[in-house]
Amino acid sequence: MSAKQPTIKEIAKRLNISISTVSRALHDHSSIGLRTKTRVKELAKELKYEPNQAAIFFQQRKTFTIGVILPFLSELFFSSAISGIEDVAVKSQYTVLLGQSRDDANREKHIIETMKKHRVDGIIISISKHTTNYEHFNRLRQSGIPVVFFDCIPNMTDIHYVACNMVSGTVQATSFLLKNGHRVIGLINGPEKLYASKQRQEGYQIAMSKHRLKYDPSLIVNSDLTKEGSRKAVKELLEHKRKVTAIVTFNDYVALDAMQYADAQQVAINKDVCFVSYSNLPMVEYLKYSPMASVEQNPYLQGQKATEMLLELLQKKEEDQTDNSSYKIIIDSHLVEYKQ
Amino acid sequence: MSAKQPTIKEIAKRLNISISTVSRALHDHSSIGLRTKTRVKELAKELKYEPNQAAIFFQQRKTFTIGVILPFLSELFFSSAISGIEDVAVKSQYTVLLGQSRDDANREKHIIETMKKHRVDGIIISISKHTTNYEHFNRLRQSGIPVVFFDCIPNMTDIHYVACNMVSGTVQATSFLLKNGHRVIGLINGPEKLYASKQRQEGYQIAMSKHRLKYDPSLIVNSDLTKEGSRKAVKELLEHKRKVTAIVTFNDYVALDAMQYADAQQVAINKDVCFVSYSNLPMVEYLKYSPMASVEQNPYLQGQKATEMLLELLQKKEEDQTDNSSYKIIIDSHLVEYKQ
DNA sequence: CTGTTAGCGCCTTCAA
DNA sequence: TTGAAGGCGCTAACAG
Repeated sequence: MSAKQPTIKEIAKRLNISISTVSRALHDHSSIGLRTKTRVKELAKELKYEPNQAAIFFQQRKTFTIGVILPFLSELFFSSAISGIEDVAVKSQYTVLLGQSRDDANREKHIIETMKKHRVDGIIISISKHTTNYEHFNRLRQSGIPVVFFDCIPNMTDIHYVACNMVSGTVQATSFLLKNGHRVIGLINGPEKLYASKQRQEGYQIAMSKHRLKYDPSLIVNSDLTKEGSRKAVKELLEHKRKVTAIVTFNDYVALDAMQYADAQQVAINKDVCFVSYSNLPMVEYLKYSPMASVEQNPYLQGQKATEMLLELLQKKEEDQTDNSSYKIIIDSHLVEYKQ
Repeated sequence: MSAKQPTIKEIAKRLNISISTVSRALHDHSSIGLRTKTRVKELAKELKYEPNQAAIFFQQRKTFTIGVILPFLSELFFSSAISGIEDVAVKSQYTVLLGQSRDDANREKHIIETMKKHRVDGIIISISKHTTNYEHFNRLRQSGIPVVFFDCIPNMTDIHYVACNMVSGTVQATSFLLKNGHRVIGLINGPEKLYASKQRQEGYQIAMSKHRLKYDPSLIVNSDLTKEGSRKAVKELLEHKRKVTAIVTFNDYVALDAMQYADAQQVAINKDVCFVSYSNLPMVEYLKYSPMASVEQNPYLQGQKATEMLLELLQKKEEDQTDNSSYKIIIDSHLVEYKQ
């Protein structure tokens, strides 16, 4: 069955011309006689010739492949992001090599090794929540593989990244609640170490001080982002000595668990306690309870931007422009209010 | 910055030995002196030598890459499937090259071309709903690239595939409703051409005849799987001259839209009309309305099985076992009943 | 306009 | 135990 693929060598032999002539004819090189060109192209079609990219990649030291490493594909944020990545990549003839870290630092490291072996041209990554050692990223830099971080970004200097400014979104979210008369507002944040958590806290504090309210640290609790963690967190807020009337949650998934728990405690969702969240999940319209508003993080756009940035870096690299500046794109998050 | 990667040639030169000796030393070839071996290995480590897989791939005509083509990553079914695929692939040192067809036949074709160019070792694909021309699959076969279909499978002979037996699940789903006393049961099916639709219809008919009820074709309506299509479909059933008391929907997304429409028409969900569906979405617990039961299709398992099958085919191919049999795995679907 | 040659990095006979 | 040489498929100088 699988007859082995024809090569330009084969074509050359059959046509009694040299290999390079065939190569040039196939590439519409200017200095090739029309006659030979047509003959070559016809035979190529007849033989169903297809250039062996593996050989070309090898020869050109370029694979037209970009590695994409994400924690979980099952989260809509990431599947949207990868759509954006893929769209831009495909348009530029690149392909996407995929890896799921599952928020496991070792797995992440292993994936990076594999991608390095596969000689991907560049990498786009949202790092795992448990990655604390950044050595493998440094090694990537040493091997000259450009990396664009997005979403979850390591605390390193001189890196390229696309991020979403969660501060502005959080200010909007908190202000939204303040404008609606709430004064005691809880924040269910993610793990403390996360930059994303710090940003949310910062936004929260900014909004508070803008409204000349003093910041009460006990109103900020952390969830480990598991169902149980979120339930514990909301419990703490509901039992807070001050009467919490509104809660900002780290993301929609946390919000769902928190609201579910609150509901079970006979708390009237968005009446006794109002919820505002992040992610803007499309499932909202079908949900039993949805937050009153959610901060859109534009994952698709982030994916696009990250890819564009990476492609630009690759371009620069090819042109050998030693450019040591680090690229940053900050996308603004914004609040989306839902109709009740 | 990016100093170019060292090669075995480089190592050989520095050590004043031949390239092949280095190659053998690195591979722990039996006939290499311990001294040279250690020297080579040490220098390799020092230089941070890493074999250039692109070269090896080229040389071995194998990329350790499998192409995975799916309609939408954003559907949980597919993101689960790809998790299964990736898990198995990673364990066998393979990498996943990703492509989203977005249910667009042209895009699908284009992706396949790209993957062929990239010389993927094999392909796993759930074909787009709008793919009617199967020529590109035949061409894949001609180029000797093994393909394993899963989920959405083309109507071709002699293909390898992993599928979910939707007939059994549908029989269970319909029987579940019949046992609960329903007699006039509607089916919102997908596009007629789809094999998945045919299977559902078959299961529906089997269940009916098992219960000695006669089959009424007007109770089966089709949705194009858009929100509008599903709303139209459920409208037709709700206005049916016979009083429809239960509806089986093509999948959970269809169910959501159908239930939403029904609710707006003052129909009491799962009281006036009961819903049963497919997919078993994990979001169920947070939904306003959920079907009473859903047919689990085990996407993760399907992904695993498909990958195992593909790896086996690759193995066979390597060992040059000309085996023309076509592999099929049918996974049983089963009904999951939800607590109300 | 076309052919010749060298080489990308690695593995693998064949010789020594 | 080691070295030399060839070749995977293709591109790109360098010659004609």
